[in-house]
Amino acid sequence: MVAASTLKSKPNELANNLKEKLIKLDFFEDVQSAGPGFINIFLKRNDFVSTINVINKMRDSFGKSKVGDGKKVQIEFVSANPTGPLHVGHGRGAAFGDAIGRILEATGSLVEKEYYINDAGRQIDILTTSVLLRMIKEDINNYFPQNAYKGKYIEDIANKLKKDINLNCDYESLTKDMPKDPEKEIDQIIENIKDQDESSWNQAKEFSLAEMVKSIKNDLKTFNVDFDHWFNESSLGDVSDSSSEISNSINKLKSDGNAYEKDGAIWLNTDISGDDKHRVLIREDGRATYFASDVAYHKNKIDRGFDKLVNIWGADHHGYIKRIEASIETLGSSKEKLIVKLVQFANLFKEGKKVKMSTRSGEFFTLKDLIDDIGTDAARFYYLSKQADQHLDFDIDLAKSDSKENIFYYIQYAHARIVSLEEKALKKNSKIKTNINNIENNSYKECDKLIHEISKYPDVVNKAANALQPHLVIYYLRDLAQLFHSYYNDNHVLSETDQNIESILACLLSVRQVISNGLDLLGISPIEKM
RNA sequence: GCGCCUGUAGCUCAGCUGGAUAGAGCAACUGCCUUCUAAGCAGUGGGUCAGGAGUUCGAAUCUCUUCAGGCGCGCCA
Repeated sequence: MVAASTLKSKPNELANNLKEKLIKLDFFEDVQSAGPGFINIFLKRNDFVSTINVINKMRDSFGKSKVGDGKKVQIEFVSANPTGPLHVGHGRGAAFGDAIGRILEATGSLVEKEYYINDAGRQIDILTTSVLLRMIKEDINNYFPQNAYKGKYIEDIANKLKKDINLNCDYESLTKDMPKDPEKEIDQIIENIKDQDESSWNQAKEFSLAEMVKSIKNDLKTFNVDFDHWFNESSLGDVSDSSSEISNSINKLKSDGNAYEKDGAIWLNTDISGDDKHRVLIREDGRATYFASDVAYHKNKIDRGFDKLVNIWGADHHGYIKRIEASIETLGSSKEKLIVKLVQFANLFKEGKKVKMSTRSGEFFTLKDLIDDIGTDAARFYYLSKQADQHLDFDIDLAKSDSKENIFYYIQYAHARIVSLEEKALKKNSKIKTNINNIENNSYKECDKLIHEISKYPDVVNKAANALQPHLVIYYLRDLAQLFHSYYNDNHVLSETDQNIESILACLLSVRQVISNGLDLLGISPIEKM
């Protein structure tokens, strides 16, 4: 059909001509032209069925490939500020990044998963302040600075810290004569504590940060997400240190003429990426912006020699892409190396109602809450069930329900049924093996649809890798499970002859293998018994 | 105002590097458990693929445009 216009011929005439030639080849059973110019090729039954043997021999490696060509790919994801527990929004990024990592690895890339810890800057100061204030003030209902964190986790850290330090300040003196602006208020309190008891401040800061990172690591571990590398923003150093990485990046940009001084600040010229305006790297008051750290961080990543950098960001950061691309280009690399995947927010629904997220008050549904409620595997599954750059309505009740609507269990059920069938077959006759005995047998031909479907699997994995879309695997597994359940209902395997059972089992075990392999790409364990 | 994402069956969503009669689940209706797990299966009804224009042999898919919804546009992070 593609050739039709260049050959100035009608697609279906071309198809007919081609068909006559193809049919003469002896490795095809039959060739038919159809519709507006399609050519349907029928494989010889022997070759078609032999897919099963391939799968049962390859096992875990069926579907894996080397198309990634050993390219070094770094995936940076989650990277949530260590100022509070991971919430359900982070969960989506975590599930997505981890699945992308698994899929790229399966297709032959060398993957490194990294978490960027924002352990420098004002956010951590606010965390420290919140902990210290909480430590010296029991009752936070009457008055507590608006911008301080108030969650239970702050109280927990404060209680632990109490054993080690004795803050040499009192609450009233720290918070008297406060500016009305909540931003300025919290900054003032930070200054006050530093002035009054610097050593406690430093100790509290280190401790609070360590506690938060520990809790984040724990949550991610529970969520079956492993990072290869944790990168501290603080390791990039400070602009006050002229030999730090952050200073080096900025100096290079300046000496190349890509950064300049204006209104007392240092700006990056971002014209190259078509960004709206130039961006500030160093503020008027001499402090670096968050962006400056990010520029140095991306330079660091590039210097580490990755072929591809995949950044997984919340969709609200999309306006940030162009300025990072500009920094990569102006630092002498290619923005083509950077792939930013945006993850839209997930709305949680429970009992038909949207679960409210109130970060300010500290009352929110955390990732840990979700895992405790529905389990790691179901949570990962539903996070991945929709394209990442689209809004996700996450229905908690559905994820727990025992109906067909719950695709997670629908797929797992297929897997469990096959496991159980194999057990029963072996109980019936312990000598049962998996051999393809008679492929022309009618009861065996019922398996054809299944064989056809599992033979598509490697292609699905490649597509998911190219598009960075794990959800393709989910929809494929659902279709495969559906075909299996249908087969299972229509055919009573164990009443067949032993010889037929061996053949059928060979097919069904390869179906089981594909389900298991597919789930593995998503970081989900198959269920053996339900 | 500018940028990004989205609009497909009553509902939740697949399909989008153009290709055969647009698919699945739920909901509605009808059947299937003395036999391997009914968390299952089979069937019926349900569509101007938001509207319009264009490119093409061919458009849900590409381009333009209108409408509707979400998000982002700091010397915040």
